[in-house]
Amino acid sequence: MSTMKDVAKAANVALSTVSLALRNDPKVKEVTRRRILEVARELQYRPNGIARDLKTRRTDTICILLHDLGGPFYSELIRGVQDVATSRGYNTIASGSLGGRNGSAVRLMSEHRVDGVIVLAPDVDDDIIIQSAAEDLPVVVLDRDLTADFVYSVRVDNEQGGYLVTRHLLEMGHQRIVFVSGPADTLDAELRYRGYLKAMREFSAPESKRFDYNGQFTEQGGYTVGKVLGAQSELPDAVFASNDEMALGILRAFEEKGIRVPEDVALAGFDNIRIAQYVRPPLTTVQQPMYEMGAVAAQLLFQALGGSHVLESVQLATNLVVRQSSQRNGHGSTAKKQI
Amino acid sequence: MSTMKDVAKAANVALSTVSLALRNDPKVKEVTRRRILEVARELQYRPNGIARDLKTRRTDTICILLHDLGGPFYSELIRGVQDVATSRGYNTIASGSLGGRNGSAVRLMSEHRVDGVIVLAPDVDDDIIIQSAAEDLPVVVLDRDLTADFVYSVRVDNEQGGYLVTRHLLEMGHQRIVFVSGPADTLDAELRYRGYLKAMREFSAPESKRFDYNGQFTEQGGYTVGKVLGAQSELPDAVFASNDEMALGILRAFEEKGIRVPEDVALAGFDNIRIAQYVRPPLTTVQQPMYEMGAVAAQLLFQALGGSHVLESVQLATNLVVRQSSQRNGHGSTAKKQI
DNA sequence: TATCTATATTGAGTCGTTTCAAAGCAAGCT
DNA sequence: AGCTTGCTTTGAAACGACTCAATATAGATA
Repeated sequence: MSTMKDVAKAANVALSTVSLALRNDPKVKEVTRRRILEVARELQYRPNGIARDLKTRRTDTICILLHDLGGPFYSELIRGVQDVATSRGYNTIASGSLGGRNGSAVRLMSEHRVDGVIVLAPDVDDDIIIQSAAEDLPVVVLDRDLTADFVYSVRVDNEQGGYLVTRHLLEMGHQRIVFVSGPADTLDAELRYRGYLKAMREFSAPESKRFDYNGQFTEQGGYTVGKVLGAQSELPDAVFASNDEMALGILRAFEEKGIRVPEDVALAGFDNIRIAQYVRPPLTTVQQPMYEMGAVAAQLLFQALGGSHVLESVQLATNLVVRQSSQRNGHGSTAKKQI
Repeated sequence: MSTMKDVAKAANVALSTVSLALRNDPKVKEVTRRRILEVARELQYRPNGIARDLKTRRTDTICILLHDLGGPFYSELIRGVQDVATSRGYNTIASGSLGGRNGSAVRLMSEHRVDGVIVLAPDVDDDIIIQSAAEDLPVVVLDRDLTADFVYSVRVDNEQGGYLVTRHLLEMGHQRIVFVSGPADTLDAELRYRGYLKAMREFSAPESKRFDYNGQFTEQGGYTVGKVLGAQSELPDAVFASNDEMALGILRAFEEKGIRVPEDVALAGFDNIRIAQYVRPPLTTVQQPMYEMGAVAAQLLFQALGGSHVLESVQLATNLVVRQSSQRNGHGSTAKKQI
């Protein structure tokens, strides 16, 4: 692997001249530059980015830290981040958060391998984030309740979302609505529950019931819940699952049991994952502004990098997406918004 | 930001001692090490990974280059890569391929910021790959027909997959089967088509028809195709879409037109994306061994990194996944394999 | 001719680590 | 006292680029 030194030697110029020439500095005479470039090509010279990063003390790269690199849910979010980063001449890389204290997360965040980080990985400890964040490494956390120096947060108004869904179900004439929560301590689910309660109270709904399922926030978890609900003597009017994955599982369990949605029970989820529109019946849910979330996160990050004053936290609104699963009578949709 | 130098000064030892101590080298006396660690903690010392990488000439990181960081399809693949990489003590980062010659791709590949690359991004030019690959930067390409030094390839047997689906459709009694291809020059689709032809000939099927849709390989593209097919005077017995996304679109178009699947036309796709099992009717398709693909790719990469002899290319088999959309009579599934 | 300018080029230092030969040092032995 | 031996610690040289003050060159001006 040839270095600038090799090029310099071969071109009979000083190392520093090569450096200047390669970056098209006008101080270098045209003819010299051409010769240097020529030699560089011959020697198959490739700049060593690491050396550059070390010297310049910046990487022009931001990192988005995900729990699971493959999660389909993040697609739009990443696009939002990427678009903003690209427009600023930065690169975006993504990394999984697995590995705890000596995983990639720490490696990238605390070892200066990136200029900024956007964290969307519930499994990364607050500690690690607080410790890593610094003046030269701003961190934006998504969907997390955390305030610390150099940490900024972007959140979705989960409470509002929960409220929207519940109100919609109530307006559809459903009275007894069960809220299915996810794993015990998820803040998101808790907020969605609060929104649910608010709507229930507002409409003086007869009873509000919460179904705590302390397993996974997944389709499988939802399936278990659906089984239990379906086995009870009396079905509620509607079920509001705290995320779409669970709603999917519930739907499957109901289907197996011959319970019709929405004729026998209405069903709604949260997140508006892509499958929600393909499943039968299509699922009423709440759309999170994923792209916007990513874009806003990236913007905060760059403001912080630029040293300007940055909002500590931003909260984004959600959108109700009405589909068939929540209809009263089961036919047609009187969708407010179809996505 | 404090450095080793600062720590050394504060702890009254040489720089090199700090270096050794921090890496738990047994050469350093226990008491000294403890003191150094203590000081390091007080000064909030964080190692600078970039400096380390420069000196050690390795990053212990591999990169997986995707066209679109958010593509849901890659989930399992990435997991496969990650599992292998982690077990070898390597980190995995992902990057989007946008930006062409001065995008992240080049940055990471050619500037030594990673030790190896796995490329699953059709939009990255062969040139760039060939130029970047080197003894110290092996590259594994997925689903791409490319041979060059230090480039290894992992492919899925698309022809076999196409053959499996078509044979299945034929066995189900369907005779006139239309193959819907994607964008003109996609090698994958071409191979799937070859498999289709092979099966058609083998069964002496009356006619083989190819529907070339030169738009996108997407749901929207499929929808257009479905519209056209549905408008024709006579429907074929079955439609084999070269990927699931298109199949989804076709299904939607058929549904709008009142064409029943599979009663009026059978339908099959390719890829087994997650939605395929949720859509109605559930879609018969071909499962690509994504996890395995990722794992194999990573293994090749590490063999190359280890300097051992490496297979130039590996081809993996596919699995037929039979669901309702291809059934003859429309009820129940006599699934060979249900996933 | 001597002096000044503007333009090109250079050399040495720096970024924060790792590495390794060499030096210190205390204890054990002749 | 002198000499090994084994354990600790050290200093200096990398790694490959960027930076900047200083020098060299040539042309212009006095």
